[in-house]
Amino acid sequence: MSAPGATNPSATELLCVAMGDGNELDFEIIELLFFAYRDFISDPDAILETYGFGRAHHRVVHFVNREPGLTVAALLDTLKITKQSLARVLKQLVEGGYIHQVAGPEDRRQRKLYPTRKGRELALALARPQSRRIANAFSALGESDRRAVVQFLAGMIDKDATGKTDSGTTGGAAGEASV
Amino acid sequence: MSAPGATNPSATELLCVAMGDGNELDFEIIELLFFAYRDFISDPDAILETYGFGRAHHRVVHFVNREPGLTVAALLDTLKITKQSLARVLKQLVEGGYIHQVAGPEDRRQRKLYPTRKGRELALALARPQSRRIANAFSALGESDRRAVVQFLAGMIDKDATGKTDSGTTGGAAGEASV
DNA sequence: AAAAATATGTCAACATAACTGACATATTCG
DNA sequence: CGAATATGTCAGTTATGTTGACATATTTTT
Repeated sequence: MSAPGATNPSATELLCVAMGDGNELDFEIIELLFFAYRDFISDPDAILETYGFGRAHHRVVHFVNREPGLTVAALLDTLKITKQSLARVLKQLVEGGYIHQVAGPEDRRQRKLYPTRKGRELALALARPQSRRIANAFSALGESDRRAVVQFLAGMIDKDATGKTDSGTTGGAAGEASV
Repeated sequence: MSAPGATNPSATELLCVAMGDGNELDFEIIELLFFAYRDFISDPDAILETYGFGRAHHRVVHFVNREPGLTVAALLDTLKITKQSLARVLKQLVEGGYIHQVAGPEDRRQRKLYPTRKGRELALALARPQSRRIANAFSALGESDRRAVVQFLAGMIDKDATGKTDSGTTGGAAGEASV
């Protein structure tokens, strides 16, 4: 284990005071968001595991159910991932009978995505515990406080409409989030 | 492209109505949390990329700075990941001179983690844009509304102390404390 | 009608960050 | 001493993201 008891070079300047003392930065909210989100996605994660699915499937099934007839391009734009990333999970969901693809009526190049009954049920099953958690967190709050929460969350979201969809070959940044 | 125009079996029952219509589930907050969190972490992500680091490094450097002297076990419990997962990023942070390990004064098996000046600066640089985003979202809210947001986020967090720490072979004792 | 652009799909290779399992080592405790 | 604990590490797997290159169907433009 290479005895790091000796690894304290008195010249290296170790900081022993907690970050946040005398600082203006909002560490409280930063950490609350981290823990809240972590637990928020833990509910559907447990359900997904029984299906052999992951968070990526959750996001796809969620948005397709929220907006049936969504095109692949629109979904890519919402999720901000590459089509290659989407392809893998979408294929599984289509083959598993959760989602169907239908050629666009106007533009037949498009693939419009629709949930099946089974897909709708999965999406609802995943949303239920999350909704329950939200209701629980809301239970102590009044109507005006709840509106404040909505306003706050909306204010945290980037407004710039830098849709990125896909580009030529592909396109991408970096990300992983989760619903 | 295997013309899926014919893949609409009229017996498969596709749902064309958006999930959420006439439903009690709180889809608005579910989606706000998704987008808010995604954008919230996009800020530090961009900075981390210039260091060749990822989100895992962010979390480690953050909590070590927030609680200097944290032991490895405590950090694992906070992050709820395995020691093998932590090992990789912690090693890079130690070798890069962002974090130092010091044998515990009482229990010399422990490795207490301290940020260096460099590590503190990284943590602050990562927290800054997040704090700015929060301040921006808060700017329209009054003191009582801000308290409501804190209360809401806290209410979203699991209170049960079912830590999971490790599993491998080692210290996976039964009962653990929590954050 | 031919050419270009668009929407989608797909193959291949790779990176990150999580996981499990097994084992090593130092230290503390009974 | 021997068991438990705290940490580290090797090896292999999985999930999800990435880039690059190319194929195919369809629509739009010239």
